[in-house]
Amino acid sequence: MNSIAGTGKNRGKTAARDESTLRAGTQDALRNAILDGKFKAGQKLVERELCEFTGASRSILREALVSLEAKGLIEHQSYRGYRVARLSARKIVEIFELRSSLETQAAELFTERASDEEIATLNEALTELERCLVNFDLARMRATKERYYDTLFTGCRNEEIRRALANVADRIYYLRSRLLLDPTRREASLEDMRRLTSALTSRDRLAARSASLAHLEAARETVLQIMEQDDSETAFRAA
Amino acid sequence: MNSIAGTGKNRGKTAARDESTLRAGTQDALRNAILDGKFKAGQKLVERELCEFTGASRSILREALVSLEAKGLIEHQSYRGYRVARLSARKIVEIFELRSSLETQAAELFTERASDEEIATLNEALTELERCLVNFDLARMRATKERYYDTLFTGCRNEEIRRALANVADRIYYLRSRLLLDPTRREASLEDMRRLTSALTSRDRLAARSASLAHLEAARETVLQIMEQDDSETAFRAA
DNA sequence: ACAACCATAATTGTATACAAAGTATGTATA
DNA sequence: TATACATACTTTGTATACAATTATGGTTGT
Repeated sequence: MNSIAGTGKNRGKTAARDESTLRAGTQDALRNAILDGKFKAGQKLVERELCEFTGASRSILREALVSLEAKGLIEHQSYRGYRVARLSARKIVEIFELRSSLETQAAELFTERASDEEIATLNEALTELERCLVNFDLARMRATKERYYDTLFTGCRNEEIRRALANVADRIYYLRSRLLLDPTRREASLEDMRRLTSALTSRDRLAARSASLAHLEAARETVLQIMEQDDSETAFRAA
Repeated sequence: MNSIAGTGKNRGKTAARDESTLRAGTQDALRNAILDGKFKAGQKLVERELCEFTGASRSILREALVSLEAKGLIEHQSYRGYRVARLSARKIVEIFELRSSLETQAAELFTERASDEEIATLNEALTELERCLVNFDLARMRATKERYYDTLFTGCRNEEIRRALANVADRIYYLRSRLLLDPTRREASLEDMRRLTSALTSRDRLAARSASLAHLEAARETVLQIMEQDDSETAFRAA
């Protein structure tokens, strides 16, 4: 149970990514716990408990918390501590608006700047996605999708856009698994990505833009539907 | 010289904005020091010296540094500490690409969501800007410009976009004063803003988009010219 | 029963000392 | 000149103490 991020003695060896500093490792451990739903949305994060959980001292833990707050993953109130950030429907709309803006831009830039190798990687990832769909390998599907987008955002040669997108991506991460549960949506999403990939491969800027946009709008609609469902079941909302 | 953010005893009284926590105050003091050029780009930031400068303890200082790093204002290397982030020409292009994407989006959303009061505020700010231009009141011009953009980004009703833009805005802050030094650019910029304001006032989405885009492209060109000048004078570049 | 009130516990905010680990620098030696 | 080593300095991490604020739970008066 203890020493998730490694203690002073064996630090950096327990964590998945061999982070160079304990702070980075602690931060990563907390981030993973949140993304995996181990700490639920709205849950209060008590410093003492997190120290036990991560094995880090309070100073380091607090630094990690500050960083996660800056990324919008947790929220802070003076003398009332941190809680896991909650996603309102409104927030989701905002995030999708930001994504619409930046991802389409990224797609456009990709058509002009990506290397042929990157385009090849994109197509390989797509093929793997199709295999995953047939085999119902959802875990691998998610990993592959990440590889796909990672290539896309690298190929657009803009670290700032990549960074801004990474920040919001973390916050809607847990929704992805929900999206993949719907078989209809799964097939539709793949069709969207086929169109996008094809446009990117032929370096057709306008087509890439519209494909990216269509994909995002469909995803947004599905997410909002899921939210509505959840709200009618367990009724907590933070408008 | 000491106690920029206030010490334990008189905290919150020295700082300009009465920040609720010492950390927020310290962070603000450091941010201002960087934006005002007190700490130059690339300069190494030694913890001990910053403690003396801000009057904060190391715990607080380090938390502030973590937060500033997350905002991209400073950079960190393991066991080598923090330095003020450097802006390469490449980075500036990236930032302007991001702004092009998000600010045009914000302008579009503004036309659909802003209140009439916000539109009025925009027009007031514009009028004040014209007065400033005549009176050569550059300090006030900058403040007014901030009010203008603040209203714009509030009116688009998207905190995520606002936040992403705020992050990059800090990093190119010091370039603004440079921009305002060129009288030709000053007049051209104001003309751009007149067009934008007019489009926003009539809630013409497409016109707002193109006006916003034109403004940004002009600004980018000027910034890059300034960068080139600087490079030929004091030659340090971090491609 | 219920509301206001107070004492106490729990939690967060701040400060500081110290140890461990890595980096940078300078010097001696081959 | 170049390499190895010693040294000082910086960063990183821990432990601890105490202050400030909030949360909790019980008591009292009505």
